[in-house]
Amino acid sequence: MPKLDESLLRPLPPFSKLDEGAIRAILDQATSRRFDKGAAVFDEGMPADNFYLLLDGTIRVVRITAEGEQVTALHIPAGQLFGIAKALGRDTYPATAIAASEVIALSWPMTLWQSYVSQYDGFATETYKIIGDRVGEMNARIVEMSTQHVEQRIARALLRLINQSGRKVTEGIEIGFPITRQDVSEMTGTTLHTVSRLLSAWEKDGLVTSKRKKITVRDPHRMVVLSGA
Amino acid sequence: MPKLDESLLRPLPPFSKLDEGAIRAILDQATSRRFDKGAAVFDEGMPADNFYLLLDGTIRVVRITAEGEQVTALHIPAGQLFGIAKALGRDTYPATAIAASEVIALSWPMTLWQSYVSQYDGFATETYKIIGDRVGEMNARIVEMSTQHVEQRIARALLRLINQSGRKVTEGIEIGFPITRQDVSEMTGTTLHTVSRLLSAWEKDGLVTSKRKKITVRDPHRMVVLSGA
DNA sequence: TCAGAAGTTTGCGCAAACGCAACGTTTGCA
DNA sequence: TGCAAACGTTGCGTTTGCGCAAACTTCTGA
Repeated sequence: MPKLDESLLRPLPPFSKLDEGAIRAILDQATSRRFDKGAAVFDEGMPADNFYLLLDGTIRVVRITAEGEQVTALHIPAGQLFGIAKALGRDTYPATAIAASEVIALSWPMTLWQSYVSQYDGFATETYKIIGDRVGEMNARIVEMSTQHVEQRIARALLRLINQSGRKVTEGIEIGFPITRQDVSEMTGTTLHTVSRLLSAWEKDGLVTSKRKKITVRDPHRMVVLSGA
Repeated sequence: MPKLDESLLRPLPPFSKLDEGAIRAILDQATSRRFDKGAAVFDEGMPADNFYLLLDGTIRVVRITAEGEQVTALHIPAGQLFGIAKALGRDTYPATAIAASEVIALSWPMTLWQSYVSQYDGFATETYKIIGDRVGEMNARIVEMSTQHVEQRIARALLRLINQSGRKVTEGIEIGFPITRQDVSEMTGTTLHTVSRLLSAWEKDGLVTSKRKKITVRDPHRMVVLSGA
């Protein structure tokens, strides 16, 4: 296990209210792991025996339908806990977590969860805030899917991605990990064809630039307008 | 406040692990309230100063878009807690709760939440299981909306409703509270026209019977098939 | 009891988005 | 270096489900 600095965890929500000793103790029980792009950190339905903290990279949380189609439920940006099934009373992971880029994560055996929750005071509260945020996000997704057209949904998806893991570059803001049209279509409930067409149109319009597995939003403000406020 | 029997709460998840004294104590702090059909128990964005336990009736949890369209996020069946914003670190209600039928609910000031969680052991865990279930339901909704056609979505919505609050009658299973085509369309992200057409077709087919504000599924099994397993 | 509100049905035309198919381009690996 | 796999583009026909409109039925309350 590499040497880990507690200053790494200090600013992150679940630890923000803990003292140095507590963080040190938690950190000592963690294992650092690396996952290649495309690798599954855990699979839907498997026993939830670890929980994770994403140090670097992005995680794509997907569910697979009976027909084998993938649906992306959520993206997890660096700095967040994930795989915290126990917090919701689950014994198995409710979805599959895939590394959208190369990923570094800390992992703890799930058996420690209970003790962290009872031992460290802010831990539970801060965790449930994260879950609250995710519930809010999911709710927003449902509303979108119910009322918005494909164009607006894709615009929102891109905005959400640049909010979470956008990088400022000279031409605008680019999404911080490799992403295909297929990926975007799985986030928005469309087909890769529709996404491709739309991105082409937007590119002609100067709204975005896109290379293979890379999308850069040149005009975020116009994108917000397009997304329907 | 009417006289309440603790045998009322005993079998419900959040209380199932508590002893009689604890239940009695919690019950003594509750206020019983009645809401007319269509009344809002609380509104999105308002300070979350009470949480509720639904004793009788059904609650419809809705969000309203910027354009004024309603989207139904969830239905809450009798026996469940709702309005538990604090559990997710919120200070305001994230959605509006409307009585789908006449409703009886117990309410507690949100200030008691913290003390129940810390004082009674099973309370938190059981509550988070409920939230876990709801997250799972929302996830399923997102997957559906992404991959299924209107017909399958409506079939699923009806199945979900009869699972939660179905009543066996001679012709089949009927939904236990008044529900309009508009309501169904708001649950499935369609229009009342499409729902009406579909129900008419199904009725001709012998799959359902429907009167004004009432839907009865005659052949649940065929409905499951239609819903796409 | 009767007027109007609320809920439902149905027809028709149309647009959004899908499905299929074929072809172009980049990348990684043998 | 060259080939196969992965990724992306684009055209065309088709379908689903929406939008609008009009008429009908059931319920409610003055």
